[in-house]
Amino acid sequence: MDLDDTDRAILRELQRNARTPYSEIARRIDMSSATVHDRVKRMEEEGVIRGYHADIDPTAVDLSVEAVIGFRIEQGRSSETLDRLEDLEEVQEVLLTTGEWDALVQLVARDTNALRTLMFDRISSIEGVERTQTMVVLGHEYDATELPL
Amino acid sequence: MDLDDTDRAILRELQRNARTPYSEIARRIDMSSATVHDRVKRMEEEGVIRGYHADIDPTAVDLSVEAVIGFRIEQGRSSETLDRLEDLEEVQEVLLTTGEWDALVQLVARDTNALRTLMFDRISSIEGVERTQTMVVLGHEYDATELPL
DNA sequence: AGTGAAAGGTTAGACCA
DNA sequence: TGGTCTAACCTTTCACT
Repeated sequence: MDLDDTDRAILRELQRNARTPYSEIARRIDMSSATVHDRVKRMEEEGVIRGYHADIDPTAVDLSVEAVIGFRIEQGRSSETLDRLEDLEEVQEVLLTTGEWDALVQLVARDTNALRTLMFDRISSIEGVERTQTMVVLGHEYDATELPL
Repeated sequence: MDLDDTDRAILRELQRNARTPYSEIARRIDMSSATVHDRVKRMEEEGVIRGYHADIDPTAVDLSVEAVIGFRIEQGRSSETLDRLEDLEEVQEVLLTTGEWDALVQLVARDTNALRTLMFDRISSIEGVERTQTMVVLGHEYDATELPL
């Protein structure tokens, strides 16, 4: 599962544009496309490449509100409580963190009204939540689409 | 720029797997591949589809530490200050938020030592930062790869 | 807006060095 | 590992609906 420079070069191309043909990647890194193909398959099997996803503008699909919610969760119930959160389709990411919050949850919603319903009806009824703080996202100042390789 | 059900069906497929052949998508949604092609191109041009990215496991590329840092920034200097943050290649996302922090910054680092250097040498020297709080990410409890369409 | 067909390009698998 | 070959498949364009 150790990656060499060729592997990293392939990953760089697929991070930039996951639909780049292997033949094109092969040209750029000066290898045969069979080699690119083999290495991609290997990295997929090893779990280095977890998938390929289209990056969709949320506002284009009527998801214009975003928020990050900090959660303080009662001792010893974090797994049940977090499971409830993951069930919500609006939830995009649940991070376990050190510091002020036990978990940071990033989510999207149709509008502020939908966010309100989500917070007051569907999240507030989850057991084991001690305290939350909602930070509404005013904008994405920067979004990396690639890890530094 | 209004999307119909066919557009959304295509987006769903490309979110799940951005390398799915158009011909395969066409089969699934019962349209010709020429139609899928036309619609994908249209959505790319409209900015609905922002790109296609390989999802790489950070630990596989020696990025084993992750953190979210909350920033309180001095009045009227946010743009210069945020620009400095975006210059750091470890920074993955900069969100402007309401509430306790002006910005939440998500970043990756090789190890805790690299995180320390990043925080104490490269971030602490940025002007306009009033206060920060670092939340180290202990794990990803959940990562959505798709928006709810 | 959607289709079928055709040319050209790409992929995946077997096999070789 | 990396490369070559090849059949099957995919993409893209275009004339037509």
